Amino acid sequence: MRRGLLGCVGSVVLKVSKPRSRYRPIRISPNLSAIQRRLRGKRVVEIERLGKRVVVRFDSGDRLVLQPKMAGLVLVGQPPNLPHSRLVIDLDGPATPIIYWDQRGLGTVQLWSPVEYELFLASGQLGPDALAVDSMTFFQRFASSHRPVKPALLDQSRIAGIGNLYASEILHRVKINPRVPCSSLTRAHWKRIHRATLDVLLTAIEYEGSTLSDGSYRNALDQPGSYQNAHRVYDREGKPCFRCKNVLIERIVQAQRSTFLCPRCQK
DNA sequence: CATATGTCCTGAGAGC
DNA sequence: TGCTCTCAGGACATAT
Repeated sequence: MRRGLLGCVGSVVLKVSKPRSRYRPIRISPNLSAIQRRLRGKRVVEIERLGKRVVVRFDSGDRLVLQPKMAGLVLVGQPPNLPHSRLVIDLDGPATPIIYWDQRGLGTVQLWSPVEYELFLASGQLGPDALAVDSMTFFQRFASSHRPVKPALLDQSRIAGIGNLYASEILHRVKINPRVPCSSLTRAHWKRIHRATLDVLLTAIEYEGSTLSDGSYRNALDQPGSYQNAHRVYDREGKPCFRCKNVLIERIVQAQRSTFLCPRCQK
């Protein structure tokens, strides 16, 4: 998503609008007119990422923070009146408009002042980014937890950026059972989990994400990603494990979320 | 404090 | 066809 917005850097906001929609409105703060007042005429100076949020920074110092959650997308240069378009930002450059689109409406859009941004960083709601820390940090931030390792990997306040499908993929790569408590894993295990996290996330980013069978995720140009073709366990229930040929991948539920694993190599 | 659970939404697919 | 049920790349508030 961040990469898809890079072409907007340097452009100036002409107009911010909210398409009318038959769906329940998403959470936007402050209200639309305040956002319009603060963004109109401002220049995009940087596109940032904060865990799973995408952040558009303006020359005013304000940041537009998009949190797409399960079914939100950032589109650039697409028709603005698609069903589920939630916010449209017209810019004066070639990469326009920016559209925040959200099928389920679970996502949020916020405009943060520099102070609000600093307060958020200081709040500890978000741990350090998975791609920005070493394996010792993984060890230090997970090993004391008694939770099963897979749900723990999703806890953004420990390490930010690991999502549900990637947690299953990471644990399969390192042959660790998703049910084992974090506290039962050694420093060496956390080294391997850290390594696998980098491998999985960086490759998934390169492949522009995973577009599941429902066509969910799309990039800024509304094109599907291809990391789903590299999944070894996620969404592969009943299919053979690539490592243990005639063993079938299982689906279990942990903390009300699907986990996929090979019952043999992740014993 | 840490961990568990319910909830917010819409839509697709399976099963009857 | 149409109904009901379950599930979905997430993270909050609230309960224990």
